[in-house]
Amino acid sequence: MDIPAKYNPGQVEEKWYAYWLDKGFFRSVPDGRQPFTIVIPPPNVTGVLHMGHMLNNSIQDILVRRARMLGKNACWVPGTDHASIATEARVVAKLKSEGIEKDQITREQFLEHAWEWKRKHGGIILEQLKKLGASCDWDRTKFTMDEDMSESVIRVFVDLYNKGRIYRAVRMVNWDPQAKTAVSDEEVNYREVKSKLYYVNYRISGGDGFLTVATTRPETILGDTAVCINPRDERYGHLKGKKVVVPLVNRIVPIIEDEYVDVEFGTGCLKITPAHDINDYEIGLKFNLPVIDIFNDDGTLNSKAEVFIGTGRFEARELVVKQLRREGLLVKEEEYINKIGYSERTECVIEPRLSMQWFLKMKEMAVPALENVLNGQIRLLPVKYMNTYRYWMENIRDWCISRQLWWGHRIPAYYIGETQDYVVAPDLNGALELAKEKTGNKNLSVSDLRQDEDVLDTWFSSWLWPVSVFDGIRNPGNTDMKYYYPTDDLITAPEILFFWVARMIMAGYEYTREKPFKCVYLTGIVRDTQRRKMSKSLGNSPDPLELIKKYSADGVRMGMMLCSPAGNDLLFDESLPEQGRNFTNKIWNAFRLVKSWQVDQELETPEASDTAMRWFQERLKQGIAEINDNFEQYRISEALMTVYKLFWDEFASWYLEIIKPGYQKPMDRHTQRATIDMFRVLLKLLHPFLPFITEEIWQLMKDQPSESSIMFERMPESETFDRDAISNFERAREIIGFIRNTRKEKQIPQKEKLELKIRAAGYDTGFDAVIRRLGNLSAITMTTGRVDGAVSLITATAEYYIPLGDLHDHENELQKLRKELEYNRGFLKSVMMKLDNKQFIDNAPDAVIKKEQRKKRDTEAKIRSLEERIRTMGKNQE
RNA sequence: GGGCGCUUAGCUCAGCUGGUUCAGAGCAUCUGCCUUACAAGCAGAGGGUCAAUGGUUCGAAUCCGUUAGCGCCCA
Repeated sequence: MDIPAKYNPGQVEEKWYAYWLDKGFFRSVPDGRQPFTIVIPPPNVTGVLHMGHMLNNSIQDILVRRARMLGKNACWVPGTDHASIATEARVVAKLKSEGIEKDQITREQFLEHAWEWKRKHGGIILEQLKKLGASCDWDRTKFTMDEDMSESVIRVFVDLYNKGRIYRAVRMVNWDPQAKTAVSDEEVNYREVKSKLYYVNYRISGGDGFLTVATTRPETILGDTAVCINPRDERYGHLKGKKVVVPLVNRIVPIIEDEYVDVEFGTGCLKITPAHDINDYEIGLKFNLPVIDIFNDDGTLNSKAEVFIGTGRFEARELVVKQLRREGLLVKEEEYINKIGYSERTECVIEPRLSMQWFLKMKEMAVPALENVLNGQIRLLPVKYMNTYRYWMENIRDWCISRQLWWGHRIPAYYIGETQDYVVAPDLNGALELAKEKTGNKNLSVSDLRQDEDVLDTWFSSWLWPVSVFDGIRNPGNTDMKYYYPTDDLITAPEILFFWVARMIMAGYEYTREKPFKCVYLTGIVRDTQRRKMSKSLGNSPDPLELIKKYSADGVRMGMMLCSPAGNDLLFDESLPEQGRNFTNKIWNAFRLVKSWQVDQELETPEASDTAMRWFQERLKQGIAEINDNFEQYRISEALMTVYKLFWDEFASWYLEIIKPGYQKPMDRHTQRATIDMFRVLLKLLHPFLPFITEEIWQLMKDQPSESSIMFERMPESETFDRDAISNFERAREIIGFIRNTRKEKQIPQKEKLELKIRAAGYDTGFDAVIRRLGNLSAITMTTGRVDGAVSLITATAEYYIPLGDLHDHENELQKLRKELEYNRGFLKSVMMKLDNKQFIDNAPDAVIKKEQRKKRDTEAKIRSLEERIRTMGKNQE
């Protein structure tokens, strides 16, 4: 078989993914094995794969594949969420491009378009995940608006309503005037913006003089219903109890006093607009002020504003300022930097606004959700997030669950006739029964009922995700629920710890009396090398599919994992997947080497190979133990680094170099077998990270064709290993390093054979064959006398010499030895300082003292050898 | 303004309950090599007052106090 020198992943990856799918290898059904379950954080159905998904899903796939290889029944449930605001915005935009306005069509027509859009574009992101190698059970793919999923959401709403947890209330909400809906606090991004602070004069009613108020939003003057001063502020003492005239609209409003006002800020005098500022609203409640809402849904002024009716907020601001200036009421303008909220979905400036919304009481549900994280029932990784989590949960506020949109789960509340009186039921018929009961009017019909126009917040469906994907809301205790739930790990971004993770925990305990998952692994955020978040508008996000094309899925997966310890931001640049690709190429070439060997059945195993095998077997065990330990602590990138070094540095650079036969020479049967076995173990360790190349090589290595996959092989388990075998090999490495350095320094080509002389008592010859091979030595000989014309390596237990003949530089060698001696004397001094210190001897643990004593002995021995060597070299000179 | 966290090599990070020659890893850099598995490579090398400062201790990157800078959450 002809195997190319460069690994070509394109075809390989496509081939094996198709094979896995075809064989149904990702499918999971309950059986006698231990389950391992992950539910995917459902990506937004409008979305395409971005770097965050790549990271997140790489981690999930690594955990799932590893679990599968640990013999567990691994189930990774994929799916998408319906993303009310984002999807609706997309569909509205699409319709607009076709000349259709949303308000010209009915809700039903709009939803038809939306579903059509979903059918067409909704699966893109899941298809992209397949390119990454995601081993999801695709038969279980869910969408938050699937019929069963929707039914679960509605049931939960009705249930919570019946429990008295859901209520309607007027609240100040974050209004997105573009999407024309309320958004949650978490969906508002605050950014510092240069704006202006306007100083405006309000005439004092029934008298002379003015009161100057500072505001960043002069247009809201039209909704002012008071002016507020601090009662301790002496400047305004004379104004207590008076009234002022609101500019432009000439409304007469009271001057009120409240500690809330910051005396230092602006003029120390605050205008109060209860309808358009959350703090003003609170003050309004306290002082019983009227509320004048001057805006329409879309942020234009309504008739209550009295002037500039119909103009937008920002235009109105300019008009108001102009008018104030004209009337001489504008005292001055100052540059001012303040924080302004923007909608995460539409990037539109958020307008605080009073509106009637549906709320869910959170206090009760927060109790078990907090308790079970604090007591470790649910692990949060990294643990630093526990603080944040606790803070949130202890200060939790009710959740505004209604959204003024069409795409989503419509709130199952039905108003009776033209009243605001309503009933809540899963469907219209149920509602009718309740309505009849409630009103006592047996003649009511479905036409007397109007369903609430709003839909539920998307999170109100995704908070059920780990339960509802197994149909646990509608059929509690069904087979899947019993088997897969609670799920094992949840992998997600810290940004949504509160509005998704915390809520899933609440829903989990509410509806299953159980945690939804055992461990939450919070990934970092993918940023560019300048620490900027990757975003479309910045254009700093690479296209993941292009990356895969360029560096292979394996390479990209590895690149994502390489430097992303949990919770730390990942500064992405293309050198990472490149490193991943280089590694796959290394694996490929190691395979090519092993594959190329011709086996000679008669050949005996060379001593060097035998030694190397015994060493690497132990080294492999050590690596396995480290990797397993890393996984237990969810140190996934460290596990990868461990296997990376194990393969590259230990296996390829050392082991293979020792055992590989000379050019076109055959290999003995035993070494070849053992090497392939060890290679296979390495492939298994690598498979969760690099599923494609490991499968390819695994299959190419098979003796006989069979319909299997490396993904079902058992992951090697930790076992005890021989530490001495490993540390002895380190000594051999040290000697080889000495030989290589000597060659380099003296420019002696590798092909030229050298001789090694050793002076030592009780020298272990176990690695001589290896040293001879890698050092290209003609001989290793023991000596008791002095060696002339040689460079030396002097250790505590032995002296190594390489005779150099003419190449030997006597002075240079002597200088090196003196330097070495000096260093060791200094080192001995520092050790002696400890050992001579009575308090150290009295206080330090025995083990530490013993170590210091050992250091002393070793260093003394080394110093003796060095001194002797220097002395004899000196004589030689004479 | 309040709370939490971070600061270790040029970059990204390990370093658990103080004690192995403890100052590490990967990448990057530099030097020498196209040595028939691999230049997507091989063999080597350099690089850090562990943010600053004071303390506890026989002993501090590690524990405590203060300061500075940065980040996150909340107001």
